[in-house]
Amino acid sequence: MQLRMTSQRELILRELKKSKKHLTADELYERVKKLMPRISLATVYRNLELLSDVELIRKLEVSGRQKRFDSELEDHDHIYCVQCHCIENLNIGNNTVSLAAGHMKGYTITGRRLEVTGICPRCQRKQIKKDGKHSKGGGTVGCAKKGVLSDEQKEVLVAMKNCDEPCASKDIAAATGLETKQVSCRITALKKKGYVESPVRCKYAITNDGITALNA
Amino acid sequence: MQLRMTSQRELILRELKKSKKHLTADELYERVKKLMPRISLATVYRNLELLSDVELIRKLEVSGRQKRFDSELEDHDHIYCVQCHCIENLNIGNNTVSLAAGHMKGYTITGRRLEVTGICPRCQRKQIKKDGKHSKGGGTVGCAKKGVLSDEQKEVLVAMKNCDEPCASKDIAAATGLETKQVSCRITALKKKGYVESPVRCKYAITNDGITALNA
DNA sequence: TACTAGATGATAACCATTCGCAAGTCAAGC
DNA sequence: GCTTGACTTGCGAATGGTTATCATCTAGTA
Ligand SMILES: [Mn+2]
Ligand SMILES: [Mn+2]
Ligand SMILES: [Zn+2]
Ligand SMILES: [Zn+2]
Repeated sequence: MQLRMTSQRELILRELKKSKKHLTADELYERVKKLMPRISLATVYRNLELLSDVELIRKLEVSGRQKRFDSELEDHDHIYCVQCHCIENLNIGNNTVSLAAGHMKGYTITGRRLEVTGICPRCQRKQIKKDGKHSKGGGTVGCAKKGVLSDEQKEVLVAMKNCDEPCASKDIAAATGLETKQVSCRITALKKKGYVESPVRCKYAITNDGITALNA
Repeated sequence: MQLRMTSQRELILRELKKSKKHLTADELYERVKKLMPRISLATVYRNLELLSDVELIRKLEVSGRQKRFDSELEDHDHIYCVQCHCIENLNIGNNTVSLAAGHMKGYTITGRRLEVTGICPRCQRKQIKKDGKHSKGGGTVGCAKKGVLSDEQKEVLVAMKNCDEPCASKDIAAATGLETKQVSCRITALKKKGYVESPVRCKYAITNDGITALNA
């Protein structure tokens, strides 16, 4: 089977080259759609796969993350930020990873991929700024969590908002008529989302983010 | 928040250690279920994630595949077979990939992942055997494709089976009352699955695999 | 010019993984 | 000892990126 260079295929390839970034299929889809409004996402996926099969582009895949595509064919590696998940090229020189192409444990080597992970300069700055203000705020720095509120969670959050000061789950239970266990469980979920904080053990208060989320 | 060593958690850790393999969450679930039948898959996922957070195990993210987990904590890399997708440990010595832990393009390095891919000895042997018998049979060596047949595909396949010799899509169209276009499209799909072959251009025949699939 | 392999758009299916909830468990504090 | 609630679990539904299917188009080729 041979590939035809269709207009969509060509456009996809051209736009990926033009961007010079490591785009995901849907990011590229958004760009391409502006120039060819009727193109379908499936076509973008299909062609990115096909184009990387014939090595006109390269596919970057990490388990559990979206695939990205790279129009740069020259051999190079990548560095990923563990916080914002941005990707940059990395040229460490192929002498550093010298895998004497050929055999290894009886394997015929077909390729290698080096992936360095770290915290990018941007995220480092963010971290410092955050630490300066208040040393709260766990892991998620650049990675905007979803933060959708279920009706059950809203119920608890509203009750908490009506408290003037930090309250125990028992108080929330009384206010809502729910069982304490349920309340406690929901608070845990809300805390993970950053909508609730615990100024002292067993006392909870709604955060500013929590109020924003309620209004949204 | 601190981790409690629950019985499920302990079992998951123990079974992973015992297997000495690089298991996926569901593979491990199957093993654990034998000893604790009521455990849930979500618990396995949850705990594998948690355990790797606290570095009691390691998470292996392989390009485009299911996550795997490794109880071996010592620093080592892995080699993957591109055909059967098996994984083996690889000790290349940490001098080979020397990333002068510290800074790189302004990043604070937190880790690195080296993925060496190749064809494992087993698959090499299979390949040779296969090539010896008949040089047919495309890519898929160890990776059993799904091969589910839709009713539409079955219709075409049955018609093709009733032909004594290779037939054109036009013949199938006549036999089934379908349009030639539809037939040709379905044949393409069937060919990709290995259920149809084309001895000569524009002539098709059902394969043995195709017959097996029909009976199944 | 007729034929059909290959491509497309639309949409459904897939499937590994995660989330939400209610109920359970157990260490810490009264 | 008893209460409390943070941490867990099982179940089941949801998620979301990716692929598959199918009818229809399109463009090489004979
Ligand atoms: Mn790149
Ligand atoms: Mn290992
Ligand atoms: Zn970053
Ligand atoms: Zn193999």
